[in-house]
Amino acid sequence: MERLTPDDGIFRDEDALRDHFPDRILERDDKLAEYQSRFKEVVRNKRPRNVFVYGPTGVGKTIGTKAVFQNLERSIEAFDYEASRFDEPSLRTVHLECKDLNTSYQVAAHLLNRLRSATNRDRVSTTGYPEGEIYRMLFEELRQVDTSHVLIALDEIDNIGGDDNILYKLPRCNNDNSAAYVDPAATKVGVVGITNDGTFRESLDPRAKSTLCDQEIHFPPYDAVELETIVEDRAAVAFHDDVLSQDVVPLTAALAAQRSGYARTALDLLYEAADNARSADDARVTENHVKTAEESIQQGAIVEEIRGLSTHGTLVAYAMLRLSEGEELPAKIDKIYAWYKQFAEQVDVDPVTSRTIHNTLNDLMVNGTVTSEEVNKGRSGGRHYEYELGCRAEILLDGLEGDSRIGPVDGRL
DNA sequence: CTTCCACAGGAAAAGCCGGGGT
DNA sequence: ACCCCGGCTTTTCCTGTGGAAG
Repeated sequence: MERLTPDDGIFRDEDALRDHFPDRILERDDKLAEYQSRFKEVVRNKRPRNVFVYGPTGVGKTIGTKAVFQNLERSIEAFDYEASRFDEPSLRTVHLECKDLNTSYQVAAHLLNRLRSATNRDRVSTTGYPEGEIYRMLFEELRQVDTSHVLIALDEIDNIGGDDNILYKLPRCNNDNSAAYVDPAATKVGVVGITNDGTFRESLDPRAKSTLCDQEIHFPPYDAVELETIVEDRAAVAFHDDVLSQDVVPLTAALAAQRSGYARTALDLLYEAADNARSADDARVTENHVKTAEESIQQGAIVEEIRGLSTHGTLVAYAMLRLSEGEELPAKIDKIYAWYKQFAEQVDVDPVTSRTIHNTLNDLMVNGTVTSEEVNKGRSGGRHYEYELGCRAEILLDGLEGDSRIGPVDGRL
């Protein structure tokens, strides 16, 4: 076996494509300006409003929040309050990841510890207290914080299962009719809720919703032009000079924008393409590398999707595969359904109705596993779809391989 | 221009869990 | 142990659709 060496003609620092760049956020100036403006009360030493931030992963919600908080602190530092009619606020910010905190209780306990860590006072155990006691300690701590303002960002709040207690109590603790009242004269509290689950807001308890979602900021996916700037920026660090062909970055950005609009998608794609180029000992990364990488990523997605399919979905996929082998595609749904039904009976599964299979086929079309074409033969045939395999049969086979559910199937109509 | 094919896909009802509460 | 509720899937029902045939 050949020895590995650290020499690399392509990458200067591939980590630039894999890690976050915490210090840099591009193409979000307008969004961040809008975001920051929601906190203008803070620099005026007034009560902050609560903000609800939503948008898919990897579009800058988390670093954007950190940047906004940081800039608020700087804004306060830079402003000459002595010469103004405003009192100078002081700001404490906490960014809490709720990813592994599954209950309101856990969130409250971790929040309490984060607040205490600055003053190095005793941390509390994150288990064992009565729930009410944890809240009592938390709000007591908030009252005693030595800054005029506390801004709390709860990241990935959709992970807080169970009850919405903390999401109800915390955002309204400055309201004097709140059970857990924190006098704004002592501490003004603002809560930022961050989530990538678009439906989360609707699932909130209406009381929590109205206070937490007082102000909303939506982070949309990046478009191709924005992605190009981001990829360009990272590529300058990640690669040696002149390694990327002219159109590699624009193509990467365009494909990623089409697929998801996430920065992560674009960077992964470029990494994959460049890694392939390196493995093939090519001196430069070309558009072809990008295209090949995109294709293999999409095929991987199809294989993954098929592996994750329900029993019925698997049987439909299998039916499509067999129809394709028999050169019977494209086929109408009736035919696919007939095959599906036969296989289902063979493996002793109750077949679902054709309406459901109709939906299943639509699901398979999202990833391009199958495609369809509208056919209209008027009075002699009507209007319907003809379904065709959207990927090579081997890919389907790959996804179905080893699936015990279709092991015993051996049908032919 | 009207009719009519044959299915697409929306809407609502029905069925089916899983998790709490009692 | 039992039941009830909410959320999700499946079934049932039915209207809408575009172009060829008449």
